[in-house]
Amino acid sequence: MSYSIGQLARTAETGVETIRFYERRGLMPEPPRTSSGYRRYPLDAAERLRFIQRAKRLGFTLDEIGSLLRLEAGGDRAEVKKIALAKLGEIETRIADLERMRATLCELTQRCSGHGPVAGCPIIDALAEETNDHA
Amino acid sequence: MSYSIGQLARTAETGVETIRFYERRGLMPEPPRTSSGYRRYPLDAAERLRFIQRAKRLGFTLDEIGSLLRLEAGGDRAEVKKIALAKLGEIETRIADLERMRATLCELTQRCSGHGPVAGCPIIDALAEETNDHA
DNA sequence: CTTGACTCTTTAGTCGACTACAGAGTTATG
DNA sequence: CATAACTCTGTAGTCGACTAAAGAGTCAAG
Repeated sequence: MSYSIGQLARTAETGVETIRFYERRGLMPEPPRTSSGYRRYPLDAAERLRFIQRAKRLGFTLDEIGSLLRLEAGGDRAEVKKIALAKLGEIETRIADLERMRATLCELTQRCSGHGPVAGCPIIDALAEETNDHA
Repeated sequence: MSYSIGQLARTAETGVETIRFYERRGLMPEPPRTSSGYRRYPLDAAERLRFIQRAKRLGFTLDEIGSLLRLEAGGDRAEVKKIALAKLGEIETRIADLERMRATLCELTQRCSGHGPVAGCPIIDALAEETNDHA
C-alpha cells in the first residue's frame, strides 16, 4: 500500500501544499509517480513528515532539518550534537532578549496607574525620554 | 535649524530608507519640503525616531508603535497600558515556548555522547520516534 | 562650472515557511 | 457517464521590517 499526497497529508496532519513545498526544498524525497503523474508515497513518508514537525517544534529551521535528515541517513553523531547545541545557544539568546523585554515591560506596566491622560504615563515617558537609553 | 533626511538619519542612527519607510507607514509625519522637494525635519524628529527604536527594543511592532505614538499625542493612559500588557503577555508566551524547547534540547544534548555513528543518537531518535509525541 | 554627494520617486527584492490560485488533467462515486 | 473530488505545474502572494536599485534631479565645494 501507499499514499496519495492527500492521504499522506491527512495521515501526517499537514497540508498537501506543504508536502510539495518540502519536496521542492529537498526535505521530502521525490516519490515515484503513477502513470498519470500522481505522487505515490511509501508508508514511511508519514514518519519523515513527523520528523520534520518535531524538529520544527524544537526550533530548527527547514535548512537545519534538512541537515538532520541527511545525518539521520548515515552521519556522524558529532554533527548532530553540534547542530543541536547551536540551536540551544540561539534559543537561550532569544530567551535572554525576551527576559529583558519582559522585565522592562513588567516594571513599566506596574508603575502605570492605567487611568488618566497620557501625560506622565511611565510607559510613554520611558519611550519618549532622551535619558535612560540603556534598556 | 532643521535636518535633511541624511542628517536626521545620522543623528538618530538609522537609515535614510528607513525614515522614508516609516513615513509611508505613517510612523513619521510628512515633513515640510524645500522648494526643490527635499524633506526638512524639525529637530524633534530625531526624538520620534528614538521613540520608535526604544519601542522596537521592547518588542512592539510598527503598527503598535503607531498606536503608541498616536496615544502620546493625546490619549488615554488606559489604552497605553492595555497595549503594554498585551505585549507583555505575548512575550511571556514566547518565553514559555522557548523554555520548553530549551528544556528538551538541553536534555537531549546532554544525553548525546557526541561521538560515534548516528544510530542510537538520542537527538535523532527523539525526532524520528513515533512515540513521545508530546514535546 | 564641474564633480561628487545628496535626495527624489517608484518598484522590487530579502528572509522563512508556507498558502493560494489558475487552468488543466485524473480518479472515484452515484 | 456525469460530476465531484483529487492532483498536476507554475506562479504569485502573505507577514514584518526593512533594503536595494534605477534613473533623474539638486546642492555644496573647489
